[in-house]
Amino acid sequence: MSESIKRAMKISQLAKVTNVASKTIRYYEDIGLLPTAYRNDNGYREYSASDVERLVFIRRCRELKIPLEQIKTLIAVQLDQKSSCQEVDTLIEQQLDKVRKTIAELTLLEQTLHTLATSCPNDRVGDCQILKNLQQEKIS
Amino acid sequence: MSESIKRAMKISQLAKVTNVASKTIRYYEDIGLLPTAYRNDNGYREYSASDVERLVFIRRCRELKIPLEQIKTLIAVQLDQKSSCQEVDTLIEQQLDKVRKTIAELTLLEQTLHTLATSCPNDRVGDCQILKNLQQEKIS
DNA sequence: ACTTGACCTTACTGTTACAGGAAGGTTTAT
DNA sequence: ATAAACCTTCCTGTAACAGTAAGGTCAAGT
Repeated sequence: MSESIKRAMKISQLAKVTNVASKTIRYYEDIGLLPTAYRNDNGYREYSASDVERLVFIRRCRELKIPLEQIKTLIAVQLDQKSSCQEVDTLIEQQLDKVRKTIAELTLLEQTLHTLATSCPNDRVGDCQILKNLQQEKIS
Repeated sequence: MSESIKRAMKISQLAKVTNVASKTIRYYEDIGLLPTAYRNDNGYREYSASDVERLVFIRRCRELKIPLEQIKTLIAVQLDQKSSCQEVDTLIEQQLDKVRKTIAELTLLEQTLHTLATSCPNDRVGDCQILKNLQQEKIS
């Protein structure tokens, strides 16, 4: 009775231990990211330890901004013991590339916005250098 | 006759000179970012030089990732000659802040992904360190 | 006159990863 | 008995468009 091993828990329990909203858990089941949950007599979903593991895995992937579709792939690879983890490598590399590209883009953007933000010493809209700059094709 | 000043142009012309898709132009009109276009006899939209200016302004703002709702605000300020450009300043500053925060987040993400990407020397999924790491609450 | 191709129109669907809310059933505590 | 706190499904909304369908228009060529 004093055991902390939960053999079955309801959705809000799972939500709490994994830090994923109940709403999101149902959504993941809808799109097939989580297996169809077992239902008890009253129709409530019931979860076990393996669901916790799976969901923590998904949450970690989401923290890394890995799209749900790719998480599906990762789970499939994971379940297929005879597959190589080359696919996992590649996927993570691609994700890293994407993040780096986005950082590069945003860094340029930051420059432009900074230039823009410091370009207007005026007070009246008619003279606003920011607005004038935005009217040009490129910011000089 | 040899004047290059277009008094009227159709949507695909406007699209070409501003580098904004026709589809997008119609969408902007739908949501009230562009004024309701004048229609000629056959029901086609007709545009003039001021529409070009407006649309270039919007496109520049979008390049800076300013949300459409905020672009609406900028245009309103712009049209109200008695307003101060303080609001413009603030908006650009906020946008800059947002970009900087995103860069900071993505830089952390990059670190984590890099650590993860280089963590697995194995070939078989069963031993894959990446997958094991993703199963943990935090990556060590 | 007729057809072909390049335009134009509206309207509906799909994208991503959920969040909010309605309407109703169940369980638990007082 | 009743109220709080759960659970369920289903529908809508988000941001900023892109794709597609179904149909009208216009200019050029045969």
